[in-house]
Amino acid sequence: MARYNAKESEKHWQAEWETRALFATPGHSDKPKCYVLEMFPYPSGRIHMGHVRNYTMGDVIARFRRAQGFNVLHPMGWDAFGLPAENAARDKGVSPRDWTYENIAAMREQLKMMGLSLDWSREFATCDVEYYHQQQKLFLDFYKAGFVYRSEADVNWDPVDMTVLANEQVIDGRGWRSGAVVERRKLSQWFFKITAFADELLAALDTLERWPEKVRLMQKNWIGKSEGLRFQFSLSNGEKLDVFTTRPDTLFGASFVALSPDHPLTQELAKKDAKLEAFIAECRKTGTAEAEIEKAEKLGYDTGLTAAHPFDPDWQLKVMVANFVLMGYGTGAIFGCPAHDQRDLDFARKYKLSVTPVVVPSDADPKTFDVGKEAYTGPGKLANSRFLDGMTVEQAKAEVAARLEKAGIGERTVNYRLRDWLVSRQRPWGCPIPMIHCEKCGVVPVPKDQLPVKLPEVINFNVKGNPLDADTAWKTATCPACKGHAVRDTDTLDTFADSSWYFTRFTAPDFDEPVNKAAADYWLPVDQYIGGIEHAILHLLYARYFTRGTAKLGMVKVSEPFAGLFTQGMVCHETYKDDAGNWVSPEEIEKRDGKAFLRDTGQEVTIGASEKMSKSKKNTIAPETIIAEYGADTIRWFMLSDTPPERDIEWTDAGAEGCWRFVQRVWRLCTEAAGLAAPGTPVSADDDVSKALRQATHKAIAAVTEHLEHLRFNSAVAQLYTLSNTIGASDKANPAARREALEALVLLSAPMMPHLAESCWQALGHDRLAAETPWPKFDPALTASDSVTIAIQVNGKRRGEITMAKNADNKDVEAAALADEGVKRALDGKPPKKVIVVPNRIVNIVV
RNA sequence: GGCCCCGUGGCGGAAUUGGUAGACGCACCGGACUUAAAAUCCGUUGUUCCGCAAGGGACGUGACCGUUCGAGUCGGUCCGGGGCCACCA
Repeated sequence: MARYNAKESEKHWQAEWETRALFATPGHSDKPKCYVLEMFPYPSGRIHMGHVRNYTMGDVIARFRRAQGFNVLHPMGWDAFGLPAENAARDKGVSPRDWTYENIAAMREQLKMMGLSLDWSREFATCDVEYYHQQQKLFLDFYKAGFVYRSEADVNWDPVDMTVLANEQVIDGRGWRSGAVVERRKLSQWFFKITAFADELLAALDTLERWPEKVRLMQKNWIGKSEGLRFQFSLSNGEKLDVFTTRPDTLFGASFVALSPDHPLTQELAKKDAKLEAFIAECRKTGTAEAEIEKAEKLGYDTGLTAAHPFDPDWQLKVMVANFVLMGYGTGAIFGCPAHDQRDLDFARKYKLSVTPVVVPSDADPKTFDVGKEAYTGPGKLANSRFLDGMTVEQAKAEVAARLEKAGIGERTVNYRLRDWLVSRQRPWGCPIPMIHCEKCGVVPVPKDQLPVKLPEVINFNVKGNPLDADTAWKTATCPACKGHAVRDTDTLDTFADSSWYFTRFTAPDFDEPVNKAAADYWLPVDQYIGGIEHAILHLLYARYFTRGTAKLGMVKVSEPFAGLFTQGMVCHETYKDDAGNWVSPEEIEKRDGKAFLRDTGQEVTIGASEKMSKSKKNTIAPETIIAEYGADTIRWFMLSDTPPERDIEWTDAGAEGCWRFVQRVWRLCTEAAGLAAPGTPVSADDDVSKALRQATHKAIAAVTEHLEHLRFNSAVAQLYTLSNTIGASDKANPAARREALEALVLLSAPMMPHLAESCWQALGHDRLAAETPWPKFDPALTASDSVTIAIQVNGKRRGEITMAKNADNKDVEAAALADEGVKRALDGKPPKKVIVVPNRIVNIVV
């Protein structure tokens, strides 16, 4: 029999599946539903190994569930708005639309070569007019419901490109494209009021049982709930000042009050105080980069004002402006308690402010306790605190809160680190925000019957700033309210908005409203979502928020979009560098004896660490090259083998060859097996070889099923290797047992190597496709053997083993154990003190 | 600085949840087939010691300590690697 021809076979079966529309999901079905989704790709133009890994895993689950009898939804689409298209447009003079759709066409072909069981009839791109049309409706619904608001905010402004930049696009304080120093600028921007859902989003994390603990924790930290007290100081100029603290118990340790440089009061004072204005400017120079903050010195400026201690009007605290107080958290003002906060301590030492410990550890003497250079943040008893003395931290917190609440100048509050989501982008390749600005009427939503607000056919990039803003014809609009002259909002929505509801849209992609409730309620939540850990916070949090928003509006039933989440690891490869220190790609090298040499010159190159595949390190492997060489099944099998799916996997040529060998091996087993029983022949096993083979078969079915249920692809793969080894060694088994084993091998590997499975299934004489064949069932009676091997330990060390009938009497087991030669030798005639028998497992003899 | 995760052969990694550590794959080595190679098949492979051999002993899951008849698994301390957040009051 000829070798397996992956190239021909794969093309053939892909066409066959398509002709039969096997993976188009019916709207209604009596079967239980299962929605399997992988994070949709950005259409960069070609798929990379990360996509291959991601979509292979999703496909295995989809095919596995389908075989198990689920009604499976497994769609694919394109996260198609965003900067790369604009950059390509600028650099190559093409339209971002053409560039994007050409990329989509190219990537669609590549994905199809992988043999994924996708329902392509539901495909859409977020840059499709129809998609962003629906998204604009959704935006207006959110606006109407009060989920969207417009506000002035500090943003990263690139003065050369004349645009706002995302935080990630600011590198060392400079715009990543222009290299210009980024300014902070106050601009009117649109926000989604995600903070209104902060508590829900936090609380519901506990219900997401099939999410990685790590992701839930990251979201929890990001939301950053802290409970504390907000209270008022009366200032010497007669004004009131709100501060937030999580440590009201340390109020008698206060030695100053500090304002953020951006605090309204600071701004007001600066108008009459040039030195303060200069100080504020100085503070702004410090970037937000981690390294800078690390080194940044605490800076302060004495405003000359004082604040009265809330429990003692005669106790006046200096009001300082301090660079370490952030306007974006709490109230932008704090009281400083140096003894119990490191930042306050650094500040107090520098400006010679008092340091009074008020919480003293239980093993220290309150009279002599000194914090030195490190603030004490641990537990203890209150001291130097008048009526709080002797209390625990918790008691004191409650007491202070109660007293200030009673006095009407304080209130227990909850503060979140989470900020509202700024969604305005001064970018032309995005979903236009459907709003109109009228001089008379202010901000007016575009009426729904005037939607969509379409992007212009031609976007001119030869302008400074946002091309939409420069496009007068596009920008000009009629005010829907007064019919007067008005202009459109020229900002587009953050592309994270596009990806925040696409999974809902997949449930009814052609519906003429954003959401078809019946379809959404049937399919949602997504049963298994798969993607990279890099989306642990942003995308997954936004999607959760959007779903809650749509649920509040009655558009969907569920409030959590993803019941199961899996975050897969990255794909890595060795790195190579030549003598000059330049990265060298794997294609340029040749390996001999564990060393690497340039293919052209024979010069040796240094082998570096295995790192995430990236263009910059030149350590990428193109999936299409591998598919062309070995076929899709081999690359799929590799992605699932050996390494657990959540960990980083290293691509190696040797590993790929190993996978290719296995493909051939399975093919050979199926095609070279002479004298198999006819399909459907009842299986019986009288001889030992056949019995053992049947047992191996049914054990494999049970194990592979179990492993796939839990996404342990690597363990499922190992089981299939074991089964194929057993089959290879069982040619003396009877024809029906061998058929049973081979059919199990084929069907169990079908989700992972679907094309090979079809070819083998056909070779085994079946007319129906493997993809249409139900998942094999195992007979529990056959997975168990009637005898067990029991290890014998003496004092915890293994000294022998015995084979016993299953569930043999403990006394018999003990007797057999004591009779074992190795055990006798180890006992050396000494009588056992105690014998522990764990049925069917182990015996431990203690002497 | 805070929070979290992970350390098992030459490598990727298994190990019913406290019960035979190293399944399975890669690599290596030996053998078969072949004129030869490729392909394929069979076998060996944690370290170390004793033995001509059959076989047997000791050590072994980052380190140390503890709990237990029994620890890769549970607890403590430390070492090493990684992640997320971070002047968040």
